[in-house]
Amino acid sequence: MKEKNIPANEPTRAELEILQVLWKHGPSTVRFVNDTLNEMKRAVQYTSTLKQMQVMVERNMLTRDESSMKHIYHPAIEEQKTKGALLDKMVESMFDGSASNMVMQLLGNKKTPVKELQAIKDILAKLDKDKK
Amino acid sequence: MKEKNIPANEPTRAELEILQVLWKHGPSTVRFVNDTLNEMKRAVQYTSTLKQMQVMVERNMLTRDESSMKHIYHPAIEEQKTKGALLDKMVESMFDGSASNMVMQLLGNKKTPVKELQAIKDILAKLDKDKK
DNA sequence: TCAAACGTACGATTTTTATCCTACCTTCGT
DNA sequence: ACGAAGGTAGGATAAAAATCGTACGTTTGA
Repeated sequence: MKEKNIPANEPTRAELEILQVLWKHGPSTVRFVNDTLNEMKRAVQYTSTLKQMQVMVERNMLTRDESSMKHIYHPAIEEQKTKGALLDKMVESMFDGSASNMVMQLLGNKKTPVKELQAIKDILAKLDKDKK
Repeated sequence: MKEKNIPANEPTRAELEILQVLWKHGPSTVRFVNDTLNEMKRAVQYTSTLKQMQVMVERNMLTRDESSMKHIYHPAIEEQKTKGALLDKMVESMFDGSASNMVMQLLGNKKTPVKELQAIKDILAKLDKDKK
Protein backbone atom coordinates (compact mmCIF):
# COMPACT_ATOMS: atom_id res chain seq x y z
CA MET A 1 0.00 0.00 0.00
CA LYS A 2 1.30 3.35 -0.94
CA GLU A 3 0.61 6.01 1.58
CA LYS A 4 0.41 9.59 0.54
CA ASN A 5 1.36 10.91 3.89
CA ILE A 6 5.07 10.98 3.75
CA PRO A 7 6.96 11.84 6.91
CA ALA A 8 8.47 15.30 6.63
CA ASN A 9 11.88 14.22 5.55
CA GLU A 10 15.04 16.13 5.18
CA PRO A 11 15.16 18.64 2.40
CA THR A 12 17.51 17.93 -0.47
CA ARG A 13 19.85 20.58 -1.75
CA ALA A 14 17.44 21.96 -4.29
CA GLU A 15 14.61 21.87 -1.80
CA LEU A 16 16.66 23.74 0.73
CA GLU A 17 17.36 26.47 -1.78
CA ILE A 18 13.67 26.90 -2.35
CA LEU A 19 12.93 26.91 1.34
CA GLN A 20 15.49 29.61 1.90
CA VAL A 21 13.79 31.86 -0.58
CA LEU A 22 10.47 31.34 1.14
CA TRP A 23 11.90 31.78 4.59
CA LYS A 24 13.59 34.96 3.56
CA HIS A 25 10.85 36.55 1.51
CA GLY A 26 7.75 34.94 2.88
CA PRO A 27 5.05 33.07 0.97
CA SER A 28 5.60 33.44 -2.74
CA THR A 29 4.61 32.34 -6.19
CA VAL A 30 6.59 29.90 -8.24
CA ARG A 31 7.49 32.76 -10.52
CA PHE A 32 9.11 34.70 -7.75
CA VAL A 33 11.02 31.74 -6.41
CA ASN A 34 12.23 30.79 -9.84
CA ASP A 35 13.33 34.31 -10.64
CA THR A 36 15.17 34.53 -7.37
CA LEU A 37 16.94 31.24 -7.90
CA ASN A 38 17.99 32.22 -11.38
CA GLU A 39 19.27 35.46 -10.12
CA MET A 40 21.17 34.10 -7.17
CA LYS A 41 22.06 30.61 -8.16
CA ARG A 42 21.93 29.00 -11.54
CA ALA A 43 19.81 28.78 -14.67
CA VAL A 44 16.78 26.65 -14.19
CA GLN A 45 13.54 26.43 -16.14
CA TYR A 46 10.34 27.65 -14.66
CA THR A 47 8.69 24.26 -14.85
CA SER A 48 11.58 22.67 -13.01
CA THR A 49 11.05 24.92 -10.07
CA LEU A 50 7.32 24.38 -10.34
CA LYS A 51 7.72 20.64 -10.26
CA GLN A 52 10.13 20.83 -7.43
CA MET A 53 7.70 22.85 -5.38
CA GLN A 54 4.80 20.60 -6.24
CA VAL A 55 6.76 17.65 -4.97
CA MET A 56 7.57 19.56 -1.83
CA VAL A 57 3.87 20.03 -1.22
CA GLU A 58 3.45 16.27 -1.59
CA ARG A 59 6.20 15.84 0.90
CA ASN A 60 4.61 18.24 3.32
CA MET A 61 7.44 20.68 3.21
CA LEU A 62 5.25 23.35 1.70
CA THR A 63 1.58 24.16 1.68
CA ARG A 64 -0.11 26.25 -0.89
CA ASP A 65 -2.99 28.57 -1.28
CA GLU A 66 -4.79 27.74 -4.50
CA SER A 67 -7.59 30.19 -4.08
CA SER A 68 -6.14 32.34 -6.79
CA MET A 69 -4.75 31.11 -10.04
CA LYS A 70 -1.29 32.07 -9.00
CA HIS A 71 -0.76 29.62 -6.21
CA ILE A 72 0.99 30.95 -3.20
CA TYR A 73 3.43 28.60 -1.56
CA HIS A 74 4.11 28.68 2.14
CA PRO A 75 6.92 26.94 3.96
CA ALA A 76 5.47 24.22 6.16
CA ILE A 77 8.56 23.59 8.20
CA GLU A 78 10.30 26.07 10.41
CA GLU A 79 13.59 27.58 9.51
CA GLN A 80 15.14 27.23 12.93
CA LYS A 81 13.95 23.71 13.40
CA THR A 82 15.05 22.59 9.97
CA LYS A 83 18.47 24.14 10.16
CA GLY A 84 18.89 22.95 13.70
CA ALA A 85 18.14 19.40 12.62
CA LEU A 86 20.62 19.59 9.79
CA LEU A 87 23.24 20.96 12.12
CA ASP A 88 22.61 18.32 14.73
CA LYS A 89 22.90 15.66 12.14
CA MET A 90 26.21 17.04 11.02
CA VAL A 91 27.53 17.24 14.55
CA GLU A 92 26.39 13.71 15.17
CA SER A 93 27.81 12.16 12.06
CA MET A 94 30.97 14.14 11.63
CA PHE A 95 32.00 15.42 15.03
CA ASP A 96 31.20 12.60 17.40
CA GLY A 97 28.19 14.46 18.63
CA SER A 98 30.33 17.18 20.11
CA ALA A 99 29.36 20.74 19.35
CA SER A 100 32.70 22.03 20.55
CA ASN A 101 34.49 19.77 18.12
CA MET A 102 32.49 21.33 15.38
CA VAL A 103 33.16 24.86 16.57
CA MET A 104 36.82 24.09 16.82
CA GLN A 105 36.87 22.97 13.23
CA LEU A 106 34.83 25.94 12.21
CA LEU A 107 37.00 28.53 13.84
CA GLY A 108 40.32 26.80 13.52
CA ASN A 109 40.04 26.22 9.85
CA LYS A 110 39.79 29.72 8.58
CA LYS A 111 40.28 33.28 9.44
CA THR A 112 37.16 34.27 11.25
CA PRO A 113 36.59 38.00 11.57
CA VAL A 114 37.05 39.42 15.04
CA LYS A 115 33.52 40.64 14.91
CA GLU A 116 32.28 37.12 14.46
CA LEU A 117 34.34 35.90 17.37
CA GLN A 118 32.96 38.61 19.55
CA ALA A 119 29.44 37.70 18.55
CA ILE A 120 30.07 34.14 19.58
CA LYS A 121 31.42 35.25 22.92
CA ASP A 122 28.28 37.26 23.40
CA ILE A 123 26.19 34.23 22.70
CA LEU A 124 28.06 32.26 25.32
CA ALA A 125 27.78 35.07 27.83
CA LYS A 126 24.09 35.23 27.25
CA LEU A 127 23.73 31.52 27.77
CA ASP A 128 25.53 31.82 31.09
CA LYS A 129 23.28 34.62 32.15
CA ASP A 130 20.12 32.77 31.26
CA LYS A 131 21.26 29.78 33.14
CA LYS A 132 21.46 31.66 36.38
CA MET B 1 25.21 21.45 -23.03
CA LYS B 2 26.97 23.87 -20.84
CA GLU B 3 30.11 23.10 -18.97
CA LYS B 4 31.83 20.18 -17.45
CA ASN B 5 31.15 19.68 -13.85
CA ILE B 6 34.16 20.50 -11.79
CA PRO B 7 35.62 17.39 -10.22
CA ALA B 8 33.58 17.81 -7.10
CA ASN B 9 35.91 17.09 -4.27
CA GLU B 10 32.79 16.84 -2.29
CA PRO B 11 31.97 13.42 -0.94
CA THR B 12 28.43 12.13 -1.03
CA ARG B 13 26.80 10.73 2.06
CA ALA B 14 27.90 7.17 1.45
CA GLU B 15 31.36 8.30 0.55
CA LEU B 16 31.65 10.31 3.71
CA GLU B 17 30.72 7.28 5.77
CA ILE B 18 33.50 5.33 4.18
CA LEU B 19 35.96 8.14 4.65
CA GLN B 20 35.12 8.36 8.31
CA VAL B 21 35.95 4.72 8.79
CA LEU B 22 39.29 5.21 7.11
CA TRP B 23 40.06 8.40 8.96
CA LYS B 24 39.26 6.77 12.22
CA HIS B 25 40.91 3.41 11.75
CA GLY B 26 43.53 4.15 9.17
CA PRO B 27 44.09 2.42 5.84
CA SER B 28 41.88 -0.64 5.59
CA THR B 29 40.56 -3.38 3.39
CA VAL B 30 37.14 -3.35 1.86
CA ARG B 31 36.20 -6.17 4.17
CA PHE B 32 36.98 -4.14 7.23
CA VAL B 33 35.17 -1.07 6.01
CA ASN B 34 32.15 -3.08 5.02
CA ASP B 35 32.02 -4.88 8.34
CA THR B 36 32.30 -1.62 10.18
CA LEU B 37 29.53 -0.02 8.19
CA ASN B 38 27.26 -2.97 8.72
CA GLU B 39 27.95 -2.85 12.36
CA MET B 40 27.49 0.86 12.82
CA LYS B 41 25.10 1.81 10.12
CA ARG B 42 22.96 -0.38 7.94
CA ALA B 43 23.01 -3.60 6.01
CA VAL B 44 24.96 -3.33 2.82
CA GLN B 45 26.46 -5.99 0.59
CA TYR B 46 30.17 -6.41 0.36
CA THR B 47 30.23 -5.67 -3.35
CA SER B 48 28.34 -2.46 -2.82
CA THR B 49 30.99 -1.16 -0.53
CA LEU B 50 33.65 -2.46 -2.87
CA LYS B 51 32.10 -0.64 -5.80
CA GLN B 52 31.71 2.48 -3.80
CA MET B 53 35.36 2.46 -2.84
CA GLN B 54 36.49 1.71 -6.36
CA VAL B 55 34.60 4.72 -7.56
CA MET B 56 36.19 6.78 -4.86
CA VAL B 57 39.58 5.79 -6.16
CA GLU B 58 38.47 6.95 -9.59
CA ARG B 59 37.45 10.21 -8.02
CA ASN B 60 40.76 10.57 -6.27
CA MET B 61 39.23 10.45 -2.85
CA LEU B 62 41.07 7.28 -2.04
CA THR B 63 44.24 5.62 -3.17
CA ARG B 64 44.97 1.97 -2.86
CA ASP B 65 47.83 -0.35 -2.42
CA GLU B 66 47.36 -3.31 -4.72
CA SER B 67 50.61 -5.00 -3.94
CA SER B 68 48.80 -7.67 -2.04
CA MET B 69 45.64 -9.35 -3.12
CA LYS B 70 43.73 -7.68 -0.37
CA HIS B 71 43.91 -4.12 -1.54
CA ILE B 72 44.49 -1.58 1.13
CA TYR B 73 42.61 1.66 0.72
CA HIS B 74 43.97 4.95 1.98
CA PRO B 75 42.08 8.20 2.30
CA ALA B 76 43.45 10.69 -0.19
CA ILE B 77 41.80 13.75 1.23
CA GLU B 78 42.36 15.16 4.64
CA GLU B 79 39.80 14.92 7.35
CA GLN B 80 40.19 18.48 8.57
CA LYS B 81 40.17 19.93 5.13
CA THR B 82 37.18 17.95 4.00
CA LYS B 83 35.08 18.63 7.04
CA GLY B 84 36.13 22.25 7.01
CA ALA B 85 34.97 22.61 3.44
CA LEU B 86 31.62 21.03 4.22
CA LEU B 87 31.21 23.32 7.19
CA ASP B 88 32.11 26.39 5.22
CA LYS B 89 29.65 25.45 2.58
CA MET B 90 26.93 25.08 5.16
CA VAL B 91 27.76 28.42 6.73
CA GLU B 92 27.72 30.03 3.36
CA SER B 93 24.49 28.56 2.10
CA MET B 94 22.47 28.48 5.27
CA PHE B 95 23.82 31.15 7.57
CA ASP B 96 24.65 34.03 5.32
CA GLY B 97 28.30 33.23 5.61
CA SER B 98 28.30 34.08 9.27
CA ALA B 99 29.93 31.60 11.60
CA SER B 100 28.35 33.26 14.61
CA ASN B 101 24.92 32.77 13.10
CA MET B 102 25.66 29.13 12.85
CA VAL B 103 26.98 28.88 16.37
CA MET B 104 23.92 30.70 17.62
CA GLN B 105 21.70 28.18 15.95
CA LEU B 106 23.83 25.36 17.20
CA LEU B 107 23.84 26.43 20.81
CA GLY B 108 20.48 28.04 20.97
CA ASN B 109 18.59 25.13 19.58
CA LYS B 110 19.32 22.59 22.23
CA LYS B 111 20.69 22.07 25.63
CA THR B 112 24.39 21.97 25.19
CA PRO B 113 26.33 20.47 28.07
CA VAL B 114 28.22 22.94 30.20
CA LYS B 115 31.37 21.07 29.44
CA GLU B 116 30.88 21.71 25.77
CA LEU B 117 30.30 25.38 26.35
CA GLN B 118 33.46 25.60 28.38
CA ALA B 119 35.41 23.89 25.64
CA ILE B 120 34.17 26.46 23.18
CA LYS B 121 35.21 29.28 25.47
CA ASP B 122 38.62 27.74 25.66
CA ILE B 123 38.85 27.69 21.92
CA LEU B 124 38.01 31.35 21.78
CA ALA B 125 40.49 32.18 24.47
CA LYS B 126 43.17 30.33 22.60
CA LEU B 127 42.39 32.21 19.43
CA ASP B 128 42.79 35.49 21.29
CA LYS B 129 46.08 34.39 22.68
CA ASP B 130 47.43 33.29 19.34
CA LYS B 131 46.43 36.55 17.83
CA LYS B 132 48.71 38.47 20.09
C1' DT C 1 44.55 -31.90 -4.40
C1' DC C 2 40.65 -29.53 -4.68
C1' DA C 3 36.75 -27.36 -2.87
C1' DA C 4 35.33 -23.70 0.12
C1' DA C 5 36.32 -19.19 1.40
C1' DC C 6 37.63 -14.93 0.14
C1' DG C 7 39.14 -11.46 -3.05
C1' DT C 8 38.51 -8.21 -7.33
C1' DA C 9 36.28 -6.57 -11.73
C1' DC C 10 32.62 -4.77 -13.93
C1' DG C 11 28.21 -4.40 -15.93
C1' DA C 12 23.30 -4.09 -14.72
C1' DT C 13 19.88 -2.37 -12.01
C1' DT C 14 17.47 0.27 -8.67
C1' DT C 15 16.63 4.40 -6.21
C1' DT C 16 16.77 9.11 -5.62
C1' DT C 17 17.07 13.74 -7.31
C1' DA C 18 16.57 17.11 -10.65
C1' DT C 19 15.19 18.98 -15.04
C1' DC C 20 12.29 19.66 -18.79
C1' DC C 21 8.47 18.99 -22.51
C1' DT C 22 3.84 19.20 -23.83
C1' DA C 23 -0.91 20.01 -23.17
C1' DC C 24 -4.16 22.82 -21.70
C1' DC C 25 -6.42 26.55 -18.85
C1' DT C 26 -6.90 31.62 -17.25
C1' DT C 27 -6.09 36.46 -17.46
C1' DC C 28 -5.07 40.64 -19.67
C1' DG C 29 -4.73 44.26 -23.13
C1' DT C 30 -6.22 45.96 -27.32
C1' DA D 1 -13.39 38.89 -29.32
C1' DC D 2 -9.16 36.96 -29.28
C1' DG D 3 -4.26 36.32 -29.31
C1' DA D 4 -0.32 36.73 -26.29
C1' DA D 5 1.38 36.14 -21.90
C1' DG D 6 1.58 33.60 -18.08
C1' DG D 7 -0.23 29.95 -15.12
C1' DT D 8 -0.76 24.70 -13.63
C1' DA D 9 -0.70 19.52 -14.28
C1' DG D 10 1.60 15.62 -15.11
C1' DG D 11 4.42 12.44 -17.47
C1' DA D 12 9.00 11.70 -19.64
C1' DT D 13 13.65 12.02 -19.24
C1' DA D 14 18.17 12.95 -17.53
C1' DA D 15 21.58 12.79 -14.09
C1' DA D 16 23.37 11.31 -9.89
C1' DA D 17 23.95 8.08 -6.30
C1' DA D 18 23.74 3.64 -4.45
C1' DT D 19 23.15 -1.26 -4.59
C1' DC D 20 23.74 -5.69 -6.22
C1' DG D 21 24.60 -10.08 -9.32
C1' DT D 22 27.72 -12.72 -11.66
C1' DA D 23 32.06 -14.14 -13.38
C1' DC D 24 36.29 -15.38 -12.32
C1' DG D 25 41.01 -15.40 -9.96
C1' DT D 26 43.65 -16.54 -5.48
C1' DT D 27 44.41 -18.50 -1.02
C1' DT D 28 43.91 -21.92 2.33
C1' DG D 29 43.38 -25.94 4.85
C1' DA D 30 41.63 -30.61 5.45
